[in-house]
Amino acid sequence: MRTMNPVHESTSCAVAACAEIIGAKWTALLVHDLSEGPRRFSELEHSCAGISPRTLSERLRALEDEELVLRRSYAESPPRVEYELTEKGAALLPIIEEMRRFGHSFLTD
Amino acid sequence: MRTMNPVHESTSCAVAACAEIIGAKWTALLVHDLSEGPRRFSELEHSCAGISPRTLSERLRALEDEELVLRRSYAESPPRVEYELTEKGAALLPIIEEMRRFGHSFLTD
DNA sequence: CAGTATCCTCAAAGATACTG
DNA sequence: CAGTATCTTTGAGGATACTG
Repeated sequence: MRTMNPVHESTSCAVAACAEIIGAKWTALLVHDLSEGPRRFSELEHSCAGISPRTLSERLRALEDEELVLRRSYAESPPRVEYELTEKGAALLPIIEEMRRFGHSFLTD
Repeated sequence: MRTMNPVHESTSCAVAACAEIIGAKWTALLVHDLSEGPRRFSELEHSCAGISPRTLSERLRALEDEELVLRRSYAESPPRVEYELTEKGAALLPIIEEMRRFGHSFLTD
């Protein structure tokens, strides 16, 4: 019988925790977009074709709360806000890259 | 202005396609479990503590339909069924591994 | 531009009971 | 054991209109 050891337990936790973050709709795409540099709200709105402002806002705030994304606001007129990945957030990129790799071969096979 | 070129377009598609698969609840965990070898329905039910049989069944069938998991049924009594990753499914493992890595440091920081 | 405020829908997933 | 059948719920996310 396979016993449930602590190592396996924490491994599952780690995978589950990450899944909760990356699993939310649009998040992987968003992180991928931000990997190319700082982006404005409207730019993200366009690259994630179909996302509603409500959802985009919510997703960005969640990433901000988790300190994966930094919101930079400039006091200009018209207002300019830019979002960028933090170092912590950039740690997600190897996952995105593997997802891209998998997705590509999944779609082309 | 950043133009939307075909390369970026297909890249987004690839990430999105993968996100759709791996983003479903329990799926990442399931694939992770199956990476350790063939597993029976009841084993998966236990390692994914909290999953309902309805959901587990649905998730396995989806993975089967995508040819990421193979269902092997043995004509015994009591009936025995085992699920295992296909080669195509094993291609998801680098993602899971990166997720585990990220999740671990995310949780311990 | 960068969001918020509201309202609404629908599908994902849980709970539970049952069966070949 | 390995599921299916039902029923129900919740909340994620869409649509739209509005604002500092």
